[in-house]
Amino acid sequence: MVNPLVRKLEYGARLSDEEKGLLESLIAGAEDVDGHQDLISEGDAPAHVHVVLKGFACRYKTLPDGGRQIMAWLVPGDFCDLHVSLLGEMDHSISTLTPSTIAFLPRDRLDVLTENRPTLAHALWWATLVDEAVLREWLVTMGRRPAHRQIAHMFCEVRVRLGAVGMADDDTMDFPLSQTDLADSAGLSAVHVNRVIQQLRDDGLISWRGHVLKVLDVAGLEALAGFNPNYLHLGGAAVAEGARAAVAGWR
Amino acid sequence: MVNPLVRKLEYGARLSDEEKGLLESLIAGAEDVDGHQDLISEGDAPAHVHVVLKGFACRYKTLPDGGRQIMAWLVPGDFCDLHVSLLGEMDHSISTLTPSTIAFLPRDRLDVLTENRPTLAHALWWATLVDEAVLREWLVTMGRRPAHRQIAHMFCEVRVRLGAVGMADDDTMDFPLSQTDLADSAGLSAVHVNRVIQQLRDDGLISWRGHVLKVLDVAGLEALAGFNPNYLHLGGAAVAEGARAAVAGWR
DNA sequence: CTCGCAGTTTAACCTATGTTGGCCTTTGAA
DNA sequence: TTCAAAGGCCAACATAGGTTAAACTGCGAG
Repeated sequence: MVNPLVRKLEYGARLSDEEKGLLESLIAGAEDVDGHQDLISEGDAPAHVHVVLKGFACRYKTLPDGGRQIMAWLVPGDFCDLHVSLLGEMDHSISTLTPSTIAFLPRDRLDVLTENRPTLAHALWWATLVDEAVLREWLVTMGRRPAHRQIAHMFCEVRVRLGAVGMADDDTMDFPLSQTDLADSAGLSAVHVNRVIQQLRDDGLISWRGHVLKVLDVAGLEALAGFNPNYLHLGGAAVAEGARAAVAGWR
Repeated sequence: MVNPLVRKLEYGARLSDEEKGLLESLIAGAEDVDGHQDLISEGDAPAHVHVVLKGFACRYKTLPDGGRQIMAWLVPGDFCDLHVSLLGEMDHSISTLTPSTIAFLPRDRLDVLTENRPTLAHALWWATLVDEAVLREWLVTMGRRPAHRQIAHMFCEVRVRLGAVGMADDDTMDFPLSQTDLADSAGLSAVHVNRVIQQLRDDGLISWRGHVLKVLDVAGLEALAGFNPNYLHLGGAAVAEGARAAVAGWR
């Protein structure tokens, strides 16, 4: 299987075989990590760049009262801390949600790569900007969609994102979060998430047992969520090429 | 007065006098724009880069049911669409909230600048990453803070952000949003925002009449909000220098 | 000066979601 | 095979915040 990082970045730029090879070699030294392990903590200035290759990780913050808000899911192909580190000090933490395989890239090797490979540099910034777009959509979702539409929206999104890296065949995917994790992502209580999930099941929209999520009625779920995938910017490298032509000085 | 763009970017990189001059000349052709005017709409691929010099603008999305969610406030010194356009097509809209002065930068001039001026390029990416950090904090705030803490948090943030560009002397600032705008930003109803505001006034934390917001009790408001300004990354260019040294290949 | 509009304030009522606490099921370790 | 822990489920109850609608205020246009 082509590795998910390459698959994802191909949506952001037209990569040559050589560039794909460079990416492959970069993530060669991946490690398995248990679930619920912090990879980076708020206040750190991390030495490595992390890429998720298997499993789920997340960005989160903890509030004074102990509450946790998950701000992003990091799925295979996603960087955890690619450019954030430009800010000096992390303003949030990153941890695995499930047992995962994580690549630890030495930052200096990545730097050399981006200096010499503008297309790769472009792809990496594209990935960061997509992260931001997802964040914006989550904000909209939390602010203006009722709980059932919100959860439906998150399922729609994860289906597309996992599908984009070849991990959602037949609308079925490994979705290993607990309902509590989902609640911390949605800004809801675990009890209410449970109510909503059961409603979605009763309506024949999804099935979710163990770690397997299956979207039974894609159109129905997307209609409920008001889902428009444009913000994921998966139109493909052709679209990105157009943008690149329009923007000469992106590196 | 030094223009707000330069003031802001100096937090992101140590700019030479020449670089500051370049920025100044870049925004020379600013225009006045009425309130509630779209600068860019979802679906556009904008030709200019916009910078707010005076007034307030915002990023927002509109939902099928007509609801509006504001995802960011754009205050003097902020770019509206600096790097987003790398994604090809806007996934959200940008409009003024009040009569504003907006600089329209020709993208190619900006491109030339960033190609030849790594420090400037760094400062611009820094600004984009700070935008993302603010977005993350808004998400936390919406998900896990009750309404009064949330509104308090927004006031704390705007006080620091306006202060950073010299527009909040003595904890007093021009804050020209309506309560409805605030509600659309917070994901609350206008009625409830009104309730909360009055509570904050009664508690002696703020005064807000006309367009003038005054934070009467900074410590009290920040304690209520659980405000920690680290996510604004205004530690200054010294901090950014450190990050820059650690990250050779950021341009 | 006054008219009209946009924004604010109030009140009454409603509902989505939170909380608590208990029980049930699954899983994996011993 | 059993047990403990984690996660899922459920019901009763509490409340933060939404909705509607009406009055009030201040301000800008004419």
